[in-house]
Amino acid sequence: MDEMHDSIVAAIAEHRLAPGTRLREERLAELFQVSRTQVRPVLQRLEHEGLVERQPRRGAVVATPSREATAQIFEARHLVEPWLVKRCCDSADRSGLKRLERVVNDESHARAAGDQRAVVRLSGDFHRVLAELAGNAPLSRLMQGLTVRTCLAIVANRASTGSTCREDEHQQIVEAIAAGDARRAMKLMTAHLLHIERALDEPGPPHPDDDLATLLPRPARKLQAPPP
Amino acid sequence: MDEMHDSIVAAIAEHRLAPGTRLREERLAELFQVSRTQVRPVLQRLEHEGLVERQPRRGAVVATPSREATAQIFEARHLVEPWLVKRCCDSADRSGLKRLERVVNDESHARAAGDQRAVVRLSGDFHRVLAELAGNAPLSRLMQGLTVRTCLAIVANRASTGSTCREDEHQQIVEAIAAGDARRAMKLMTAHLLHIERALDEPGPPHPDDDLATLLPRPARKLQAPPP
DNA sequence: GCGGTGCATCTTGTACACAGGATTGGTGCA
DNA sequence: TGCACCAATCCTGTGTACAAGATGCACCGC
Repeated sequence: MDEMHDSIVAAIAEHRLAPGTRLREERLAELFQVSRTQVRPVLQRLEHEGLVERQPRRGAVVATPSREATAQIFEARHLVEPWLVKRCCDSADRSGLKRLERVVNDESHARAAGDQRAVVRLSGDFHRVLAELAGNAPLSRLMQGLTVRTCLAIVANRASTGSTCREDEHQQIVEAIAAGDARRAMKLMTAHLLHIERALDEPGPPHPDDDLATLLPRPARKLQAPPP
Repeated sequence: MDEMHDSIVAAIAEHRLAPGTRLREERLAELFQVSRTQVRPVLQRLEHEGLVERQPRRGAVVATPSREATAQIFEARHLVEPWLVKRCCDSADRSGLKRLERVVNDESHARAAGDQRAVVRLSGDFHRVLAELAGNAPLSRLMQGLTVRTCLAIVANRASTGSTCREDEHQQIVEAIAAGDARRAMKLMTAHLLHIERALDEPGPPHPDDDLATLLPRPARKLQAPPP
């Protein structure tokens, strides 16, 4: 059931599924019109990817990266991503660059249109496509997990999504890659990661719907979109 | 069933389970005295770790890393492991160093005793402990997979295990870490990886039991030790 | 003798039912 | 009024049974 997996990952990447949300097997089963049997491997996979946490007899919840875990995620990204852009500079083909440019373009349009969900998803896609283009499967897999977990860390830290993704940094990185300027591309990537990380440390302004209903303990949010 | 997982991983790390070996669910179930239900998540996890390959309706076999995959594994290790030793240099505590030294010692003893299985297992343990000491969970996880897959690559390439692990390289790396000499430790690690990788390209001398029976297609090897 | 087809067997995929632990709500007692 | 205990319910863990696909073998035709 790859469809279910991708659907849940996308929901996390778009900040629709918040950290701490319970994922009940039967609920997922009926949502995706399958039996519980098919749900369990998906949850196991998500657990392995660090996206959900499971406790025996207590079910699965969307992971809430601790401060420590978040630091480690960024530590790993600081090591891997500059290397990825360097690889892309060395071996980027036309079609790969085109893919990157399209993602950056879409992101820019989404930003202009105010579609925040698309922005965060495409922002992550940028890093995932980059990892794919570098042509190293183990590192690409690692990055797939790290980027989505970064989304969780952002939400868990209540950072304003606006402040976490600067307008044109992705654009600049793509340009550096296209120019074959590895040094500059790596520097830009390192700076970009630092900006994201720093934004995490300074929680953004309270969100518009930041009221008691969201702050107080309450029954776990359902998978469906919350009522308007 | 962590026990089953660790047992299979250990068997792969010690070159007891060869690439291509079929892992039938029912067989594993009876070996570990559990039902198939418990076997399936373990196989799924092993698949996710890149240690077994599964095809729909065709079951699981121990993975056989392709030349391409092997290159990517080493590429990733070349990026990550020097960073790991650097981290260890910066933040190594007494107990961590002790752990490393014990592994190296055990490895040396096993080598002296001619216990090849223990040598390859401990040789891998060295890298895994190193990754753990660096204190980064995502990278440690990655290395856990990469080291065991390296074992598979060695067997798949029929490299002589003797030539893949030089006597005292681990020892020297530990000494450099103990001395806090990050530069030297990183250099040693890079050289060490190059040596392993190079040994892979030059297949070792034919193994003693390297006869038709092992070379020709035949029924998949059973999990139990082959009859003497 | 060789190749192809059909059958038997084996193995995985899936559903379902039941058991056991966890949580929640209610009730009774201090 | 507050706390503790108990019961009902919910949810996950696990085994088992059945279905469906793949493999291997044998038989038949050319």
